[in-house]
Amino acid sequence: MRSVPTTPAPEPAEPAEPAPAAEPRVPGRSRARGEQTRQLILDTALRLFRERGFAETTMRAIAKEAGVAVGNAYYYFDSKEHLIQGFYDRNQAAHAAAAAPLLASEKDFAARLRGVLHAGIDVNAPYHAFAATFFKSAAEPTSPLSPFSAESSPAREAAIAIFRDVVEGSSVKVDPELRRELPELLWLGWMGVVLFWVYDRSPGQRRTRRLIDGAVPLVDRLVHLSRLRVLRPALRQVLSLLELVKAD
Amino acid sequence: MRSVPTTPAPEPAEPAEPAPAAEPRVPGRSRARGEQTRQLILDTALRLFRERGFAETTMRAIAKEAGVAVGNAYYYFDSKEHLIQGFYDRNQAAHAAAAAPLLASEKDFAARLRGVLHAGIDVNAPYHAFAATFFKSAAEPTSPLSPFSAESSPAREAAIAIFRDVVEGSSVKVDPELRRELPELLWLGWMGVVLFWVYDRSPGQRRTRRLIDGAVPLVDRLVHLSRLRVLRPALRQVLSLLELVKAD
DNA sequence: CCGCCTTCCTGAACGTGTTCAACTATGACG
DNA sequence: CGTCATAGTTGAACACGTTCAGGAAGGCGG
Repeated sequence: MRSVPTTPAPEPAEPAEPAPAAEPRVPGRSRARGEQTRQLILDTALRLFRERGFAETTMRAIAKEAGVAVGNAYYYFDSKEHLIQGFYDRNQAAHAAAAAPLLASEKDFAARLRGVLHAGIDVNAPYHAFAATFFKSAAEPTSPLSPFSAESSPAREAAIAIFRDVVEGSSVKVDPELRRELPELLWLGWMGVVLFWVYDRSPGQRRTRRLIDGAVPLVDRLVHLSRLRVLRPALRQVLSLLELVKAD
Repeated sequence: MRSVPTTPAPEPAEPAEPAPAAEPRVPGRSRARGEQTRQLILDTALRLFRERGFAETTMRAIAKEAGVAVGNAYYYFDSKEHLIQGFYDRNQAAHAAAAAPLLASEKDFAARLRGVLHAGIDVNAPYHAFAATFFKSAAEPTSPLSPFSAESSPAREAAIAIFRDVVEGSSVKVDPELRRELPELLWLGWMGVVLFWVYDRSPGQRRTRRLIDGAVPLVDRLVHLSRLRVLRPALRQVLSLLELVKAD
């Protein structure tokens, strides 16, 4: 033990930390005492998921490895599946970061799209085995992990923003009405690629790479064709169907 | 009594059953003694799934309701999720049956497709709440319940057969190469509709109905456009991408 | 120093899906 | 009828995710 036990030390008793810096220090919720524990649990969980797989990692193992009680994990995370949301957010940020350099330099639409898609697969590649299992959770419509859920809304918006950048930062000429819908459509296509990737059991997931390389020129061609007069009605039909289906 | 007890009776000794009729009677696996139990368990399970939901129905409840031990259910079904395969098969057959009358009379491609899609939703409608949960299982790529798995291959082939009928029984004129691939493509589209339906929380799943009504004319138009010269290269591109992606 | 509140943390206990060694029924063979 | 193998059946036991009543920690007002 250190210092006097009889008097309340006037200093906040910060032992030897390198200054907590810009911590807002909310009255009710004081400093990030537990935030550290939260991160510890999350880090441990994601590491074990990667090492052993999702189903094979028990909550007891996570708690033991992190040096806390099993109930403590449930103080910070509602369920085992909620631990995945952390993975989700991290990879979303990593995807944006990985795509940034290309989006800053390249101007060609197809090249931008292709780069973003491959970057997304690159970022997720280490987690392919794990993703297949966790996808099970994300697929349930009622789950907060669903990419369409309200809880995922921030992550979804961030993802769509990448594709908005793909479109708006490019020199491509598109039908203006399509241009407005394109980012969301591309994101939906990206979800399809992810779905394919999750199911892709080929070595190194090369089928997914092929799919991207084959689909991008196709999308590029279709986007260019969108200004063709013969296809006007068909395009209108597609767009109005989108509206119809999104409503309610 | 009749005949000598010391000699093996020449007749096979069939007590008092009302003639088992055309039962093949395989040597190793004799009559369907346990097949009855199997059906009892499956019926009970599906009923409880419908009444209470999938997650809320415990294996113990199924066993108790069926009047058997819990272990007995596992003698016939590898897991709780495997009970779903039964649901899967039954609805597949119901879909084919529901679509049959229309496919026998209607000749117009769009009408045939539309009818088949709506029939599929009709058949599955009573199970919408339950399907959302069970979809979680089907989504896992490694699961035998996945529509792409080897175990689901018979059901998948049967489903594709419906769409082959849609194409071949219609008077539509299509690019011959596309015509060959069309059934599988339509099945894939149907999987997409099901995916949408599972996520559809609108009252009566009317958004799914709208999607079908909107998408069918679109597909019809695209199929007709497939013979247009300007679109030949694009079509070739789509088809070769399909080949590329299906390989390995 | 003393209560007192909130945040943080604990581990036993509950209900679940699943397994398994043991038991019973059934029919085939001599 | 006796014997034996196989199909069918049992329920206790296991490991898991999750819950919960309660305890510790750390500040805050007196």
